[in-house]
Amino acid sequence: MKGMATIRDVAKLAGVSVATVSRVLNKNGYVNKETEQKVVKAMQQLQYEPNAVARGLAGKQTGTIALILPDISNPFFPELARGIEDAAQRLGFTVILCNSDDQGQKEKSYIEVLRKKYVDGIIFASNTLGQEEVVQMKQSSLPFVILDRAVANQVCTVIRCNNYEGAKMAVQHLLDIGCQKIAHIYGPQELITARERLRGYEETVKGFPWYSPSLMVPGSFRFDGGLQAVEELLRLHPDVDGIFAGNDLMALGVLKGLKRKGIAVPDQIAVCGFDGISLTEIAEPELTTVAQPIYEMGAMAAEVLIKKIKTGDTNPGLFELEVRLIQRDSTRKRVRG
Amino acid sequence: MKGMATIRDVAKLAGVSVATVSRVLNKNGYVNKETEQKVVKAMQQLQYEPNAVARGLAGKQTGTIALILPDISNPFFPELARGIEDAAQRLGFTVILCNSDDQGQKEKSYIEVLRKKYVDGIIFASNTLGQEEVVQMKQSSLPFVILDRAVANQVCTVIRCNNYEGAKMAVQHLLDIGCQKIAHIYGPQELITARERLRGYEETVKGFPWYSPSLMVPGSFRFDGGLQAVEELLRLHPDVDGIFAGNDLMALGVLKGLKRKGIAVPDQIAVCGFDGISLTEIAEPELTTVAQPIYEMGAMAAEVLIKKIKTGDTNPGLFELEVRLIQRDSTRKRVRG
DNA sequence: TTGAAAGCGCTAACAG
DNA sequence: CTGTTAGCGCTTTCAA
Repeated sequence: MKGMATIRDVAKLAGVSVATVSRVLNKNGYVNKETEQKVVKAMQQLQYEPNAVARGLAGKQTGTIALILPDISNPFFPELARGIEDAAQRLGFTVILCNSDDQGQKEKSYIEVLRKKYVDGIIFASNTLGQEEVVQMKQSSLPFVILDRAVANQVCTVIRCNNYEGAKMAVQHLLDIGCQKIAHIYGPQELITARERLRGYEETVKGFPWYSPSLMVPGSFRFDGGLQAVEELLRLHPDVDGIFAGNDLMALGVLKGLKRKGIAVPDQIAVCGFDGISLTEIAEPELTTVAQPIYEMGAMAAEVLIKKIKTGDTNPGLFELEVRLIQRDSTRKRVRG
Repeated sequence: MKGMATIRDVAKLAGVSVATVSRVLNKNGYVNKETEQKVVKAMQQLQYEPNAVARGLAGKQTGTIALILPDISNPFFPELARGIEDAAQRLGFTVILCNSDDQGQKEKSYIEVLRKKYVDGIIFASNTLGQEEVVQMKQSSLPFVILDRAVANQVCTVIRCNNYEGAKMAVQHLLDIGCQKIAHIYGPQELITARERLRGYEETVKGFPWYSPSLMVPGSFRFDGGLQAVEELLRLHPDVDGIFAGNDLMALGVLKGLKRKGIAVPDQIAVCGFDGISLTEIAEPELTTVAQPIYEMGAMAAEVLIKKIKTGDTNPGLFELEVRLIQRDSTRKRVRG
């Protein structure tokens, strides 16, 4: 922060006014080619770097967006965050990281801080955003997009995957490999993703004679949730031979639980997850999953948000990405095609 | 950003000058109790919120720190980031996330951007910070701390764990459970952590008759690195019965590699990792590891940095945290005590 | 204790 | 095409 040259220094050295310097800086307004050359040269000589804070104050744009997510430690989010940060960086933006732990209170307090800091927009990958907050956000004219969560009314811009179709793919896959009784461990029903996946499961299996509502047991979208849920599930239905877990983390918990019980995967029970986090490749056996393009979702969220920021576009929109089934050992039975 | 009240509005409503409002805002300078009351009341009435950008421009402090790390997708970093963000948030700071991919170029360009944005300080968890950059950083008077990486000269403030002792613990543990020939897969030797762990291994085993330099094989600190290294290792030394991997990710790769070869862990080969990332509990078998207090390291880094920012302290310092061995199934042999 | 006023560094009318 | 000037909202001397 020593003698950082200012726009005024540049102006003086180039023999022009600060306005002109500002113009070449922002490439707006008319400016003579020669004058521009002089200014550019002066900038180089002084190693001038525009002060982003001053710009922010004057122009109300800081080149900063915020990412509010529940917890960066949850393995789903780092890849998402990476996609966001990469895209943001590419477009000249910087990303502020906020962990909300899904507490509305924390989220609100973040929003307040972020607003004071003139962040240009917010990406919500957090769950708690309630109806009221959404309304408030919309009013505040602070651009935002919602990742992988939907709000009641379609008034927002949402980026997500087709969870319903993905769930159907998962269940169909289990049927295809010959499962005769498939259970589902579902996530928190406040989350649209969890609801959609549950719906996909139910729609696919409800015609079967073995179908029973008790085949759907609740989990928490966490490792422990899967571990516990599988216990309960096997108590109720010792004869299940296929489990579709609502997300990968729970599926990993399921694998662990089955391992402890000495149940072979996939031969006795096949397991399929959802999300496509990288842990699925590290797990043993490697986990079949319905993969979301997590990184791409993040990148798209950032791109969409930044476009909104730049254009002032305020319309809602839905960006839905495709999922794809990745078969691995957890559904690769030794006996059959 | 509608009619956000400004300090002037408050001043007017309270019937005082902006200077006075500023004083009560910052709790500095003298201000009459009664006057203060009036001001506070006016603030409340107007729901006044100070503008952080304006403050930044005027005071050169933005309440923002940056975290530069190689890649948030690497499972070691999310927990670290969480520790940092939590501490920062507690202390009223906001965190900018930067992925450098260990490319010096990216790192430099981030530093430049961050400086323009008046970030108050930087946490480096990245590897590439070269001697020159460090010198430059020191000159620029921008406070910074280095996490888990050390630079040649002890001129910086560094937060890290005792990697050397940790490595000795790991190897000693393998000896204790009866291993007769222990190998080490080491990480990139540019990293002090990797070097220290290698040193800890070597010092502990070099007195044994079975010791051989070829028992130390290089890995990359990534999953694949472990997977490949174990291949080579077993080619050279089919009779190893204990492997100390330089970090958990490589240890997981080792587990995978051994699984593919049909080698039983821990009965034929025991495996120990280093770091204590949460994946070690998800792995199968669960991985014994020398756990660093990752979250705490992050929190401490943020705290130390923010203290530097607030006090202007510019002295170097070394903060070393303790590691601890967590024994799990990957070193729990069935036959022996 | 308080206020006036000069910035912080840049943007954006508005004149020329 | 270019310069002047008034802010953006807050901090901080310097006087009073």
